[in-house]
Amino acid sequence: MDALDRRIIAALRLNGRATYAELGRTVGLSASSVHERVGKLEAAGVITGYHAVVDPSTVGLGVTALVGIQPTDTAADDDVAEALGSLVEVESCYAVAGDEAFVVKVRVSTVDELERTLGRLRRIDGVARTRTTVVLSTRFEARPNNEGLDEPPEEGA
Amino acid sequence: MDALDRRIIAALRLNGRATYAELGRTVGLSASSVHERVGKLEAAGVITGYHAVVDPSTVGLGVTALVGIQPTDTAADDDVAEALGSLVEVESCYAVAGDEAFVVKVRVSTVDELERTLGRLRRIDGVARTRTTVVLSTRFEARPNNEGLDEPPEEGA
DNA sequence: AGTGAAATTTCGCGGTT
DNA sequence: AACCGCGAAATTTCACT
Repeated sequence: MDALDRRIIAALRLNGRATYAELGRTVGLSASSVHERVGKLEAAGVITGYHAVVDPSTVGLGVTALVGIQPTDTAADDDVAEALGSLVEVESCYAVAGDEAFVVKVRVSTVDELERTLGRLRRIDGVARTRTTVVLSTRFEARPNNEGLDEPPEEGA
Repeated sequence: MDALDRRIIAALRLNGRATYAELGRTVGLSASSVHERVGKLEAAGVITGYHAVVDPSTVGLGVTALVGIQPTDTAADDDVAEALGSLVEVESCYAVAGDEAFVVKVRVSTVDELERTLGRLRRIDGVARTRTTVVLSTRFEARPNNEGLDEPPEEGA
């Protein structure tokens, strides 16, 4: 992984549909070289996928909440995590330090639906209590933290 | 927005680099129709972008934390949010209900760097206190919640 | 890493229902 | 309105140097 790879990654984080030709122009490489590098980055597990991002409110998911999951004394973390994963409303799941086992991000259509989802969460075996933080607005999300890899390409060659 | 649009969106959430031809085969439409629909979805702000997802640990960002931001009495939320956004380590920022104004997700290389980042957060004007939850493992993240739009295409035509 | 070439895709446009 | 086919330009994706 060199500086060129990092520049390619940065560009693909900004625009996941950038063409190889376009990326090549950005970093100063031929399309086929970019193609090869990207293939290696994917194979190495550096790039794990490409996803369209959808405005949740436009698809009827206007309510977001962060929910801390307090486990019972006897809970098996992996089983709880799996059960959390089986709920489509649970978008992300982090195992955390502290007296909560997990923090999950939940996305639903209405507060009514949020209430129902919290019920489902509490009914999971191994879940003792939930602590819900309602999101009022998402200021920014999943922002690419491009560790200073945004210098323009060289020209002299 | 009809069922076809939702199917296209679902497919693009799974694979943001799917070609229009491929999407057309998936949903049973011509490439040009898909092209037109996707263009409209983008223009309507339903699809807000396409991003490559990178395994953070492979790019030296192995430490994740969720940080609650307690504001001072006189804090201006928008100013605080903007200041949070100026830190590259802050990947997401949610304004929340409760006695914390924001919850942010922070991604850094080491716990040392986390400590420095928390210092930067506390030094922001309008920030009274921070409450940090260290992420031990990410079980899943940014999972596409495809509201049951995954039926296969029809064949009889 | 680059070149070259064939297969594929993009994307605007006209025509159809 | 939405869909499709057409076709030129661009891109992808190889094998090869």
